[in-house]
Amino acid sequence: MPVTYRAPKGTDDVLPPESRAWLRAEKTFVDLAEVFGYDIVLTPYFEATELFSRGVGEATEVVEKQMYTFTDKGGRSLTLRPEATASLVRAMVEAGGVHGTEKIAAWGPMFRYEKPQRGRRRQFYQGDIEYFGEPSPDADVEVIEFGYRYLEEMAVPDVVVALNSIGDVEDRATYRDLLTTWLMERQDDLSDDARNRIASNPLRVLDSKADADIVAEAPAPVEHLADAAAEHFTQVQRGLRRLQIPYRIEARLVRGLDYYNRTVWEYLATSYEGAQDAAGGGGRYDGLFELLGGKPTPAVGVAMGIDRIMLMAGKRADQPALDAFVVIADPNRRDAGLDLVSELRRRGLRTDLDLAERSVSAQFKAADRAAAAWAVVVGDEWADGKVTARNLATGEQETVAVEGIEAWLKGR
RNA sequence: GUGGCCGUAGCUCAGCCUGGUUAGAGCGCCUGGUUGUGGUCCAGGAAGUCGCGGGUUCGAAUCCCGUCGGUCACCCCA
Repeated sequence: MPVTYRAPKGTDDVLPPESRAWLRAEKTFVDLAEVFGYDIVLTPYFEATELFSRGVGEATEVVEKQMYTFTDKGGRSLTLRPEATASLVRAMVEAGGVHGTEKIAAWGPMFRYEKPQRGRRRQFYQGDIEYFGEPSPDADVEVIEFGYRYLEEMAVPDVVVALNSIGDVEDRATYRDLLTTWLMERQDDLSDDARNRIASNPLRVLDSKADADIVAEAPAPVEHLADAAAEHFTQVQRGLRRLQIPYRIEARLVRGLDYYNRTVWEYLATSYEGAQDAAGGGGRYDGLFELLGGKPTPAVGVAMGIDRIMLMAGKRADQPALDAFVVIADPNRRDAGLDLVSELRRRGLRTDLDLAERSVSAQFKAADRAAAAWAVVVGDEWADGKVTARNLATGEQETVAVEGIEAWLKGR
């Protein structure tokens, strides 16, 4: 059959058995968030376009060319969310703002119009946690630790935290002038992209790979922190050392979203062979609430890239998918078999059967393929109120009473 | 958005350079050997507009162009 319809470019269907691993990834994330004291929040998958253009920043790559923007029938400009933080902050502001502290988690798809490749999809999944209302560097440490623990639980090997501080907004103005001057003096040697960015967003020139040689000599934000930001950064590092979370200072790390200040970081999977080695990233964004119309609220958060983590994670053996597979040996006892399946399911046993009225041999084969623990044969012995239960792993089998079969199976 | 490579059965691929009778393999799937017993083995079988469209040619999976999709790198990011 020729394929008429395909999943849109850069999107994936997640089919069994991989879907089981994805479900596990989500459960692991939500459970860990609860362990850390974060509550799940659900927000829309689309928002007013302006939320992102203002929140994320007009001059960012995301806003300039990666947004899925459309006009609805009411004439509103809406955008499929390219990231979660702006929505989460908006939701909190809309709900009346943060009183004291608020710790929330979110999970779901994000959308960015990019050229797809391995580990970079147009619809991709993130798990986020956000710590609102807490200026302490220990909040940064907690959020960094959360992401690190999640990667541990997901069995992503060789993770290191790439860490930097880009200072506060006020300090950054001074640094920005310094950097702009420095870049202007060398603009003839810079790539076109970098040169164009000097005026709009000079910090982003820092992580340009094309200009890596030149930029390596540039003044780094971390060398020009004001006292408060410098002390904050010192405390973050102290906390990470205390928790023995491996990190390294990455002086050129600036991140692509404009709302960050002070601490920024990414989780790099150093043994992963692929261009997309960042499994997650985060930062502090003390100015975003105000920018989006709320009262000033310190905040720090992280986004974990689930698609990449699934690529990086060690594969785990799948558990048996079924407890019982009912084999109907005598077509005249089909109703009895169907009733037994229903009864076992109501008792909570994962149970299935082959409805195609095939040979017993074929049904056993199906039971085996379904990775069932037991095959339960409904045949002549049904007349005596019995079924034959065969352990598909050991090959041992026994004819037992139908009455109480659920308990019998569970007891094995 | 830029460049390289790729696109043949459900899956992994061979065939393509050097166009030519019914397009192959392994795995998987179905049936039988086993009219009530799977996982091993044996036999048989089903399944392919050779991504799509156009061109060259007597003839195209094979050559050319376009297009869609994948992939790798860049850009950038999760």
